[in-house]
Amino acid sequence: MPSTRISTSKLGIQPSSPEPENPAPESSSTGTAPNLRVFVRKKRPVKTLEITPTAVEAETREQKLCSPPEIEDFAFGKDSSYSRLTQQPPPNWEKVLQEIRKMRSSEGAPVDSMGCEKAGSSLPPKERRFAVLVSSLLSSQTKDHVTHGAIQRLLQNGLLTAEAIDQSDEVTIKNLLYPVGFYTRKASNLKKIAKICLSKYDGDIPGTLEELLLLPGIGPKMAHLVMNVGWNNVQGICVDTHVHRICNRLGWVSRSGTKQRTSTPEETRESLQLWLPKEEWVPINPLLVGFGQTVCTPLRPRCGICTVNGLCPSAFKETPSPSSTSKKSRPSSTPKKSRLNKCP
DNA sequence: CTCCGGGGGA
DNA sequence: TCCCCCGGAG
Repeated sequence: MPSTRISTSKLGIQPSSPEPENPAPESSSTGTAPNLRVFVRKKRPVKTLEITPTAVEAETREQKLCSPPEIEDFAFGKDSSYSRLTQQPPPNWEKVLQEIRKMRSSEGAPVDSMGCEKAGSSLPPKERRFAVLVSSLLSSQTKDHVTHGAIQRLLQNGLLTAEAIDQSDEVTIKNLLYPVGFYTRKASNLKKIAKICLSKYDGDIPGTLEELLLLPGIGPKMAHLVMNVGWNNVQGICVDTHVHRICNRLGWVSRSGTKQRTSTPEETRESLQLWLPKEEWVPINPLLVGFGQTVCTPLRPRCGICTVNGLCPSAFKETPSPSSTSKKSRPSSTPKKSRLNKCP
């Protein structure tokens, strides 16, 4: 399974253990359908909260923690929404997805495993979840191997638990995080997060999206990632800029009732969730991230080598040679507001 | 040099 | 909506 790797590889942790530990939040806000007018608009009741299938179910039993919650109650509410869609999927989406999978498997993309996924997977559930949270925090704007290195350093120093981080010096944390991107802010956020986890969650991490979002440095993208990987509870699609960009290029998402492209990742998430079958919610992220890094790049997408260029509404349309047109965007003499750096 | 990037604050 | 945080890549 080459392509089924959520960018959890970033986390250095596997979704592995089933852990029926999740409280099953009443997902009210998550995937609620916005107001779309063109298509059927059913009220979209409960979103199933289930533990990701696959191997998860396999060994899960011995967890005496709790009998598996009545998942069915959620999944089959009155509108067994699992495969019931609230909007018609775009034409050929399955073919497009399949082609992207092929492209992905042939060209190894960076998102693929770092072989570091065991880092946190061997930890006890609570520590593993905390590691997932910390990894998510660190991984943004940071290469996988760098994130992994930082996680390893924290681990080696016994600083991968809420208790330890809370007691540790922020400067120490900061130094261990370096050279992760935004390490100063992340160190600060980490301290705050540890304190919150300790005071409100007994050192564990929040169990719902809403509470996750209250943590400093955790926004929608990471919150969904943590729900998916940390709790094995798919509340929504983890949408980053790659997913956002590519879904718009493919014409897979739009502003409710219009043909306009979505303007934010959150808007993309809601639009995508209206039709994408739930079993694709998790794999879509690593798939498109990899595709976005190798083929459907932000600038000058390589439509020429893309096997779905016949099905993509945007194919060959965004190839404006940027630099050549000097007058177009902005005269280079007027750099917008270049960050005046620290060079006196 | 410019662009990229998640989250957060102005 | 922009800008900043901090690096890496082009």
